Amino acid sequence: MAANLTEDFTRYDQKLEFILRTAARIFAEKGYHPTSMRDISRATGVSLAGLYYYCKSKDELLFLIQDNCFGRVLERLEERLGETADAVERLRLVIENHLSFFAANMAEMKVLSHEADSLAGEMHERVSGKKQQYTRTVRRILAEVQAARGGSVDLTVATYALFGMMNWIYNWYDPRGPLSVGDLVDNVTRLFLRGFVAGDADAEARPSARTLDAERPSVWRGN
Amino acid sequence: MAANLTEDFTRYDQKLEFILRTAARIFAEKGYHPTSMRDISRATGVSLAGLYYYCKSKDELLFLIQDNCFGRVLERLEERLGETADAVERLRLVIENHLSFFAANMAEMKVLSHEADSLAGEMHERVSGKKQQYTRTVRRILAEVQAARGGSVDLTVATYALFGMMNWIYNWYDPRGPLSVGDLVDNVTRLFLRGFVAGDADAEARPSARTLDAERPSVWRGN
DNA sequence: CTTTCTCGAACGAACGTTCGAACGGCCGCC
DNA sequence: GGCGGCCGTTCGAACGTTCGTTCGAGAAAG
Repeated sequence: MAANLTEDFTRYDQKLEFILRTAARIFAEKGYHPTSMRDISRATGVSLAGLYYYCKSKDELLFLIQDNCFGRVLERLEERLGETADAVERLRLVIENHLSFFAANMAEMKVLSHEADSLAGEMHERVSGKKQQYTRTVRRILAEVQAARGGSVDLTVATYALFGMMNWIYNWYDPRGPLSVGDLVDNVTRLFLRGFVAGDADAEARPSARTLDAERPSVWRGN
Repeated sequence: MAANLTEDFTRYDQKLEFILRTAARIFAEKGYHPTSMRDISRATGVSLAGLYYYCKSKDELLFLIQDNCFGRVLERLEERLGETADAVERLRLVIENHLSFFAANMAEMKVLSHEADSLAGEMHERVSGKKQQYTRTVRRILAEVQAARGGSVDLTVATYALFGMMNWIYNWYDPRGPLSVGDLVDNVTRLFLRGFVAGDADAEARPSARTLDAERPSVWRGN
């Protein structure tokens, strides 16, 4: 019954988490709607009826995946944002947090991005609420950057352009490919930051909070 | 029978186009898979069986929408790219073409972006082929820009970041809202171009094709 | 023995698709 | 001019399948 604890002890919780992880993988592979409960049953080894001991409905399965995933992104972000007050540095943290989490949880994040409108009613409201909170946070940080460094790009366009860049990666990026997560973060940060601020030579600065400027090949990785 | 003419004369072609437009709208609203042929029947006023006089299957309906839409984007782009040989100007044309077409055909373009993997087999290949062609074209232009102006952003990241920015707009942009298409294009162009090229003052230039930016002094250093 | 967990079997609903009959305008033939 | 036949078009009704979900019996665990 201790559902929101980070560590699970009971078999129930472990099995539920396993079902959610598996379901997320299949939802990511073939989409939420084309996936049947029988698909999930087959992939998990749990009988069709047995699934309903762990969730009330297929909708709730999607909700649990999205809500839990979004919650972790937000939690990690708030935590890291406490580290610094510098606007540009905070923006870097946003990008680093989002992309490294995305790369480390590709299936869940694809489901979160691609199936945003597949829920309805109260479940949709809950996830939408978290999304709005996230969007507002990022927008506020962008405003701070603009206040500190100037910039002529519309705030709304910039915010959604950033989300577009970041959320599109499930369409092409392979975390196991030649491009490391660090390089990805580095490039996106440079691309966006330099385009967003007024005009600034130091926009080429290194991405990480505490890395020196040496040309380091991507070693580091979040999470 | 004259299927690939731009102008339709027969009743058949007009009605097929009407069905495709309506289907695209509903696919965009509630997604391809959750939409039933009965939904399309209801929205068009054509009986359920009647729809199958105009298409072989629901899949083909989606294919016709995507293929036709993509074809028009590509056609318009190739046409416009003939206007100039300047790399930066060509990049501007790409962005202008993509976004203005997107804004003018929101439903079709959302279906094209969001339902990219909803087709299989040969139909999927056909659309995928056009997408690859489009991607390669844009990537080549970006490489030209980089060759002319410099820039330190990875070409693959830049290409997909640009597509991410542009294709994400169906998640937030309302063509009838306060932000005009021109402003949108203007902002995205500025944001991306300034972030992508090494460092360049004229990145604030006007969006339209023919601007008189002979050569502005390159004030900001690159790298 | 009680509680927690599991599943085969079945339910009604909705799905994509098909079939054969009917419609309406247009042609040539009486 | 009237008429039978043809062809492009339309649709009500139904087919077989798959869907999400439920139920009650039984196994496992404590």
